[in-house]
Amino acid sequence: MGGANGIAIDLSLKLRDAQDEEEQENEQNDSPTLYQEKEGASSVDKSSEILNISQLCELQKEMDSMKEENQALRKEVEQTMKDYYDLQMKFSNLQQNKQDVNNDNKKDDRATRLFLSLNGGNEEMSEELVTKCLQTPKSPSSAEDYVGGRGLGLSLMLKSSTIEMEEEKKEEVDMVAGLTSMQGVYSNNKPHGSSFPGIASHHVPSPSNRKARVSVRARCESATMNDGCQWRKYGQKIAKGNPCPRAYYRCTVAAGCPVRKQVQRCLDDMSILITTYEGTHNHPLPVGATAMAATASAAASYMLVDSSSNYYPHLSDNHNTNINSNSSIHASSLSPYPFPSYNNNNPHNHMIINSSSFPYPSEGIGNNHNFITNTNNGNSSVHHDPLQGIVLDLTKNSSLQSSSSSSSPVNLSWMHKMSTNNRININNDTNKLMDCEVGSKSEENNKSFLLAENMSAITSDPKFTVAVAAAISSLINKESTSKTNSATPASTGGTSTAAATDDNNSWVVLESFNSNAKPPMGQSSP
DNA sequence: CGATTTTGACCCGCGC
DNA sequence: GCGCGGGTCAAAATCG
Repeated sequence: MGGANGIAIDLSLKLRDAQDEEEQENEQNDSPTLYQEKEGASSVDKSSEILNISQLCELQKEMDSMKEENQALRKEVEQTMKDYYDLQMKFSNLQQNKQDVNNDNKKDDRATRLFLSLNGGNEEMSEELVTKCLQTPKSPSSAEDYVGGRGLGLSLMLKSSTIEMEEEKKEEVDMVAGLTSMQGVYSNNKPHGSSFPGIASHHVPSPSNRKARVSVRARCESATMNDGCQWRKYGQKIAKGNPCPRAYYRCTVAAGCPVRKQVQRCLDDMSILITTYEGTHNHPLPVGATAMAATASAAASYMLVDSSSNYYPHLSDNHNTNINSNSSIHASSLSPYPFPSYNNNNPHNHMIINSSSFPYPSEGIGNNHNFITNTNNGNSSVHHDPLQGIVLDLTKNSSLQSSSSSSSPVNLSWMHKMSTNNRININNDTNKLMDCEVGSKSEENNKSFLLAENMSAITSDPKFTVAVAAAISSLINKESTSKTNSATPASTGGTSTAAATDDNNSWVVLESFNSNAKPPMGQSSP
């Protein structure tokens, strides 16, 4: 994964610069002039000597500050690398466990679970949440208590474990990813709801042949979102409960590609486009679809991996934790080539992205279910829908975008971590610069607002959503990619992403805006 | 003229 | 068994 590497490269350059300066300092110390001064050359007058000494002190201070910065950067790099390798190890363990389970008994009631957690709080809490979820799959109250009062953070966690599956007889791999806000009111009314809010323990009561889905919710003016793949529309229907027609597309990148997607406007908010992907690509993804996965996954991984530190515990108090965005991802679980989904032994893999605070029982596109857009709470962005698989929803608007007075600070440890060096720039295609600056300790309110605002800006950026999904899919398919010596083209551009996960029926497709696309469906269709 | 979209018909699963 | 609704097919229409 290039995220840590890339950052390491940047930092190494900086370190090198610092070292160079240090060497220059030493050279200056060894310079003839100074040497002469040390020798007490009588030819140098006192004024120049004082000047040199003052300069020396100045340089010495500068050097010290550089050293300190150097150390901070080194720590940052080390921590990043450590997190990266930890994640790698976790993922490796997961894969190993999965293989073991497959080899040992394919029919037992066990399931290896991969948790991709975009959840709040620190890593320790996240792991505990997962553990608690796995151990006590039916203790929602404890779970709610457990997450109560925590601030929002983002973390990406891979965790594997083998658990007894009480309700399902099929072996499956659940990928649980959640953008969880820790203070929202969880009211998952699903009969097989998660044991606790942050982690979805409910299993998709889907038929064995149902393919995993990933849905992306996005504010999009165009009829469809450009995800880099080619699609042909093969049908349109008026689904019950939503006057907006539902369009059916199939992938035409390669003949016989079974991947389908459904596109429908959200009933509650016509500006929201709900795209649901289903199936597995049988072909290499176009450059445009893989570019972002290749480039952004690293950054997203880095951004998401480490949330172990809670830098702003005070921010979580008495505040809702919102992720604010104009955009939304509606991911679907699916696993396209070049990631060898067909190699997986678990035909019923599906992904579960759950939100601890998604306040309403969400419903999928299909099967007479409609998504409910939570524009009031705005706490969660990702949840799992039993019928849709992953639902990444960043459409929530918050007061931040209309007014700063009632902004809800967020506890984004990862952002703060990124901001350790005061500034992180996230650059996108439009050269939009988002600076994550952290103010002084005495400006906590401003800091909170800045963080929330920055979070809003980041999550509003389609690149962010793409990057998140790309990171997830990239992590998921790392092993698969290496095994197949993936020919995923390394690309520099790309406005959208399609990335893959594993297994027969799992994949992740990422989408971003396409302002040049056709008019929105249901509004002014051609 | 080939590719794509439109749209009514058809198929199939599910619930009653 | 029947009706409903989601999903797909395929011929016609449209587009570039």
